[in-house]
Amino acid sequence: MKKTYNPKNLEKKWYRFWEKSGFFKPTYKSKKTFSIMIPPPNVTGSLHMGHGFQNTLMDIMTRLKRMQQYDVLWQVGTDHAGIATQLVVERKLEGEGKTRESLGRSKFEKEIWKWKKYSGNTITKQLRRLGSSVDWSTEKFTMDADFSNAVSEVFCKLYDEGLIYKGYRLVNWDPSLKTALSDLEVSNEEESSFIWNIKYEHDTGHLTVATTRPETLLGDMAVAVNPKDKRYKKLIGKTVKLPLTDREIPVIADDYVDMSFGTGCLKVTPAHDFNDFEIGKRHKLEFLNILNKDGTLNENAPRKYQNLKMLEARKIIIEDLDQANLLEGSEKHKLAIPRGERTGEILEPYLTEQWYLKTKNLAQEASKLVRKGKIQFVPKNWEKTFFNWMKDIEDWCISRQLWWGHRIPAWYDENKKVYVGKSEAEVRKKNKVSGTLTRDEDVLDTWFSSQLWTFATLGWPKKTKQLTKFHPTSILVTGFDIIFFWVSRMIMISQKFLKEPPFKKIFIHGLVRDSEGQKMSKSKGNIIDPIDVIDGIPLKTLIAKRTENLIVPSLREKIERATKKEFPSGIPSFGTDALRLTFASLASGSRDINFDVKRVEGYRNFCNKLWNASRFIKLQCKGYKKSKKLSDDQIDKWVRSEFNKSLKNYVDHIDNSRFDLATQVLYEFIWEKFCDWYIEFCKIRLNDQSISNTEKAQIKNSLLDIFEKTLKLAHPMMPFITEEIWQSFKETFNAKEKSIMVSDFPAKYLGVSDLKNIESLKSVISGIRNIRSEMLISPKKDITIIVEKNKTIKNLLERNKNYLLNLTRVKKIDFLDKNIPPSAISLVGGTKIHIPLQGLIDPQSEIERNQKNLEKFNKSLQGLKNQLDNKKFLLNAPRTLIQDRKRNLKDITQKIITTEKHIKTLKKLKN
RNA sequence: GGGCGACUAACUCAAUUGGUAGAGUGCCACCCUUACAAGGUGGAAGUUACAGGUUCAAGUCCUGUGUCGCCCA
Repeated sequence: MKKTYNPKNLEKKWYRFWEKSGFFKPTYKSKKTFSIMIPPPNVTGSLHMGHGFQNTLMDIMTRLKRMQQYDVLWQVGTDHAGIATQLVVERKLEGEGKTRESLGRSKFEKEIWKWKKYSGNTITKQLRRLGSSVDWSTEKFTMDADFSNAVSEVFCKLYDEGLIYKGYRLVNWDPSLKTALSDLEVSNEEESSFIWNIKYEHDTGHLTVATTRPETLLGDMAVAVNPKDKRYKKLIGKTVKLPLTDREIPVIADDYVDMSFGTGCLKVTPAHDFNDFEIGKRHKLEFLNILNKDGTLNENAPRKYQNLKMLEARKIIIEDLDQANLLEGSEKHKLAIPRGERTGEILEPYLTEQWYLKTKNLAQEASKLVRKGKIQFVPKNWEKTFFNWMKDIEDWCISRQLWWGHRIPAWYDENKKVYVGKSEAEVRKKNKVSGTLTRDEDVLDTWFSSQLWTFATLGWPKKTKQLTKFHPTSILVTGFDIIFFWVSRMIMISQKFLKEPPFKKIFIHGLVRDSEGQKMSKSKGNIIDPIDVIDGIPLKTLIAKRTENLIVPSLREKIERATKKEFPSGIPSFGTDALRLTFASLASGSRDINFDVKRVEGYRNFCNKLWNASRFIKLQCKGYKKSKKLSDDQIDKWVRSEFNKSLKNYVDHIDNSRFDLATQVLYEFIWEKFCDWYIEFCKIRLNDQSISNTEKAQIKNSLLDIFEKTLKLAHPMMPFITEEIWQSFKETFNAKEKSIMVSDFPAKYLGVSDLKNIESLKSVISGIRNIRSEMLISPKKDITIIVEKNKTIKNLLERNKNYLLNLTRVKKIDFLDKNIPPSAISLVGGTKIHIPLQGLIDPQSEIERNQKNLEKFNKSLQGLKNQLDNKKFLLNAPRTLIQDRKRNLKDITQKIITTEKHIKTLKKLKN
């Protein structure tokens, strides 16, 4: 074994071994089940820190449950991600001088499949690097035939029930993609612009209309004022001349108008503004569409402006208004601009016919599930976000004018009559149609299909054994950013079609940000690729990676500087296990996760610690094979009792999704209990000539036994290193299983109780070490200690003399009551441990050390006194607490007396 | 405008139903002791953003203020 742990190579090796051996598949042997669905990543995407984080947590649970003999399914797969994928392929075609229109729909679809095949497995390959123990044999893609079938099934049933309908109304339109988007795909960001005051003339003068979108005036159908507004009362019912056109439009009264905003006159453009649309409906105005699908002005605009983009038109219209003396000026104004989430394009409210899903009732049912506790949010406060969204939910626009996705299963005859069914044949048969049928051109919103993820992956609508066994799934792990998009829709649709929740628990985790809390993004140049943390990356490559294909090239220098500062020598290779531990340690339930590479280093060191512990054990147990008889020495009992405590806490924390606490428990057990003390104790015993070989064999058995259990304990968190070590110990452990990952999770040790005497022994050792270190006694120097005649301590120390000698270099222990020479002292419980000064220690520094301690003692004494002198405290506080405090008071008082006396003696000695 | 969250050691984060603040990294001192210098031993470091309140007791509960962030309109 190498002196330092080197994860390279061995990780891939073990992953291949697990996968080939079929360990990731469910066994169908156990009644206890655990199932979890991967939130399907975008098929052409690549792994980012969020994925790494999320999959680590899922893998920890999955591996633990598997070892606890649950029948485990971790369903894996990818999402076709309509818009994102189409965009990528269009951009690629653009490079070849082609467009999707020039190719035509079917060729374009082929291009996407080609692309999917080429790049689509990047992310699944990367998942393997994380160690994710997903069942690859049932991998799903949302565009797979059976999945598509499930999508159609759902669509048709919802349509038949009248929950899906076609509606002609305003949608959020992305002119660059030429598709409708749902409300959720719109991001409103405040941007600075202007507000323009425009004159609308009438017989006796003019009105002034304030608007942020002057170009839409071409579609104005009225000017609205508040009926209470005295300024305009006379004009209601009259008409005004619409500037730049030859149209006259009415002045109408509507309560919606805010008298105090602008001039109190509102131009009404029913076909291009959501509020105006409502006003238009109320006043039966015409809906004049002035836009083409690509966002340019259409034939309903005056010829001059036709085919101009909105922003170009705005410029010219402002000029023209100014020329015509119809512009009364403008002022700066901040307003929310709706932009497409994916494209960043300004969205236009646009009148089209789309498919909608009625959501009110579905949402109510879904809320009920959560309210009843059938689904549990962790942390609980996310329920609130969920309920708010469910309360205000609007019908969902599910059609998209894209070429990549599930084609809507609807056909039209020559009279545009619509028929919905799973196939053309079915439609014809059911409706007895024989003429020409044309299929709907549109596809479904990606989330419409991914909402079926928990059950369509299991074979629904067929009643498969997977479905019966693994649905509802045990837990969903996902980020809060898609509670609306995905989580709530899964709940609605699963309840609707399966009459059960899609999952029993939902763990909402935070967003992974950089160490300064900034969102990781290409443009900020602060992205960390999890694979780079695993494998390491030189500074040069990292900078190159972060600055290639920048949209704003001027950022290059800034990014380069920041990267150099944060990673002066790149990122070293830390290995997967270290990264996983880091992710786990950050999973505390907070909503921002600031990822600091420094923490990975700490866990890399931890891996190395475990590695070296195993090297030590290997050295000791060379050629040895474990047998059953364990040593029942107090040391062994002590470590078993520590193990039991850690085991329980660890499992509890994982079950409660507190991976951070679980990590800490594991870390502390391995490092502080197992390595710092137990191994040290074992080392001394195994080197002790006075201990018989039979006894040593039992010690080895104990050591090996707890070591194997410890590896198993750690396996869910750090699968690779534990497998590597376990395999190399397989013979020594006398283990039968093929892999640690399919072995039994350890049960607690029986017949161990808390062992206080070992804690006392540790205190004596620490006390002596403290004096040695503070008094600058060379570690090589042998010392003598003197202990007062106290039976318990005497027994303890006599029995463990060997440990003292080795761990503190105490050569000799004297037990005396009188004639103790001037010494430095350490207080263990009520007993003083003396280290004679003679030639070793300067009395003055011993005085100072004790004065420092005294200060601390006095401080806590004061606190305790304050409490115990307070009658109300004695009256109200729990009795155990009072007893605790009283004991503390007694102890501390004793310590103070002893220390003061000690200082006095030393001072006398000095004089 | 409505809602949610964060603020704890220099940095990244913890702190169970309120019971007197802990890790890792970094820092200081000593030590290359044959598992481990990616290490050992010991140590320093906090007015828990601020101001009030409730309570015997507040990082934790309540009210307000500040700073930062997110979501919705």
